[in-house]
Amino acid sequence: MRWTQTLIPTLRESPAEAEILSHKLLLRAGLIRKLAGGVYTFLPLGWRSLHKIEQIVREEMDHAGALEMLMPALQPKEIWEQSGRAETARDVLFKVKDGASREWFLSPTAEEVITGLAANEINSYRQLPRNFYQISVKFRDEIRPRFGLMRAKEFIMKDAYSFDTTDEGATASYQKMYDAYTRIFARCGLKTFPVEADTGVIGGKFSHEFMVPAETGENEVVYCEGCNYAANIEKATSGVPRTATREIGAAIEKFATPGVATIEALSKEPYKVPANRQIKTLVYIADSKPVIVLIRGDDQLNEAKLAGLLGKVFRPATPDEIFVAVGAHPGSLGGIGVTKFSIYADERLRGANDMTTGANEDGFHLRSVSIERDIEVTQWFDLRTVTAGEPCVKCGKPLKIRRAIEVGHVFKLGTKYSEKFDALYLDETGNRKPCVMGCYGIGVTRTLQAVIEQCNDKDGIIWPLSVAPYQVCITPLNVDPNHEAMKLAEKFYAELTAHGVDVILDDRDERPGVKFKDADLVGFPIRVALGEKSLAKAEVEIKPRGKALHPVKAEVAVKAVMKLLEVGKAALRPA
RNA sequence: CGGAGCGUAGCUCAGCUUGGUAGAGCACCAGCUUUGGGAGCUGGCUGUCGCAGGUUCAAAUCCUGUCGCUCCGACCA
Repeated sequence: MRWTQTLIPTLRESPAEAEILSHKLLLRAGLIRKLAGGVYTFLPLGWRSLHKIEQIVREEMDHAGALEMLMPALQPKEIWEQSGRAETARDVLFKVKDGASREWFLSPTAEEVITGLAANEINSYRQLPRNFYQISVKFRDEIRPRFGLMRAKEFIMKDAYSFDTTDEGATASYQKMYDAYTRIFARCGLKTFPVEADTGVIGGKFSHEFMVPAETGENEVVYCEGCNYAANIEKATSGVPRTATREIGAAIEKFATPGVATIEALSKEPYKVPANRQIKTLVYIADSKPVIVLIRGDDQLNEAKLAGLLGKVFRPATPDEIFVAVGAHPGSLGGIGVTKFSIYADERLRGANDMTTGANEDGFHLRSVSIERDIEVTQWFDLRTVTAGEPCVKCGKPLKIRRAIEVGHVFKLGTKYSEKFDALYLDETGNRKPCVMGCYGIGVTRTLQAVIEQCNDKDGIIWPLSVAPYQVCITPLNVDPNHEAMKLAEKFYAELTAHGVDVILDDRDERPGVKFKDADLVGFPIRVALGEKSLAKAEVEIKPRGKALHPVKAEVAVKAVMKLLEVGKAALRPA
């Protein structure tokens, strides 16, 4: 491609709409433009990189035995009602009406479509296992689109769905996808690491997210450097000890605490009750009923874990609702004497005694509380949020926490959807059984931005060879067709193109500084510069992006570039 | 949806407090000069000052409403 024949609208300054580096670079390098919040046009250069990522995904999915297909973006409301997700996914669904007032949803994923298809087309164990995938535009009515392609209303996702006869088969399918994902991200030049993920309301045992470490990521990941433990903070647990048991002493004692409404206030003079000797009492509304949640005073509730208990639809109770439920306002709440509502307590409180908690009477607390003696706990559960420095559950070393971008998620679904859609098969003995499913997603457009977030320097993007819009940029410093530099540039351009290299010829009549700055900004992996100075020595300059420039004799330049490409490709080959 | 901020040229922004015929730099077009890291000079093009209503002789500027964008929280590939 010739630079003057395409559209690469580079920007000298960052548009105000972009906050994080990768978003700025997407705009400055002329890869994308915004149409509306969370909705982007991919310009020729952005589209080329995106297409290369898609192709890597496609090759590895095919290699893993998955079957590419394409499902509709426009989906009838009824199938979402059948799965129950018309309600549970209500907030993210884009809804449209046709001329006959029939309601449709724009696909955010495709479990309903694929499971319905499997119900019709798969009848026998002989047809299993199968794994179907597509790479397509998805729609989610994100409450807050963010950071360019990171969280968009419209984005490209690869989604795959496996069908197996048995749980073991499903685990094997899951493992294949896990391995494929590892290869995909490695080939994209991305450093990712898998973490255990929250399975949420869907349930099931296995779920991993593939994370790209980045300060701008929206996820927090707990990890251990001593072993391989790594988990999303929504799921992570630690080996933190339970609350120390003390000598069982006095019976419960009520004492006045006028104006004290926080853990912190109670820990100070004149009460001096340490936070780890307090029981924090929270009230949520789930299914229109109050539920009480108890965690230790120095811990934070993890709402994702609570969702595993209460289902997806719950919210904190308002102060008025709390007063009606237990007879006190926040700050004086406790679980003692509560029998009408479920009480969920964090495991860390199990066996704790000599604790202090609210008296359910404004301005009063209770001390010498023994939780198992004095509170009717409905269920014990892991509800607290892990903090850095706690011992690893596996090896005991101190845990660390870092932020990360989620680019892929593999999920063992079980039979949730196959039962709802009657995706049944006949086994060898003639029995009808539900298929055991898995689902697997990769955010393709997000992956593109994650690569940029990870691969850049002060001058711009540093594309991994595999996903660069063009692998080589030829930069003649004089573009007069009769000038030696341009003649040689044309020759290299023709030869490299003939070798199957993606090459762009910067044939703009611009000053050298402009061309160099643009090539660095866009981030082509290899730049070949041809100017008077080096041509006088019959040399050209090869400069791998982000590395040192080295001159080579003009007659071996093409060979040298091909060698660099070989080495670069080998480095991206997965183990 | 709750909290915060911002909407003026393709991009970055000034002007608004104190109302009086819309500006700069970059980009773009023409010409001259220049030619190894975002050149210089001369001339030129570019705007419903987000939109609607109000106050006023007069509104980018003051008031009200509304829409959009960005950031923090809940959601997630």
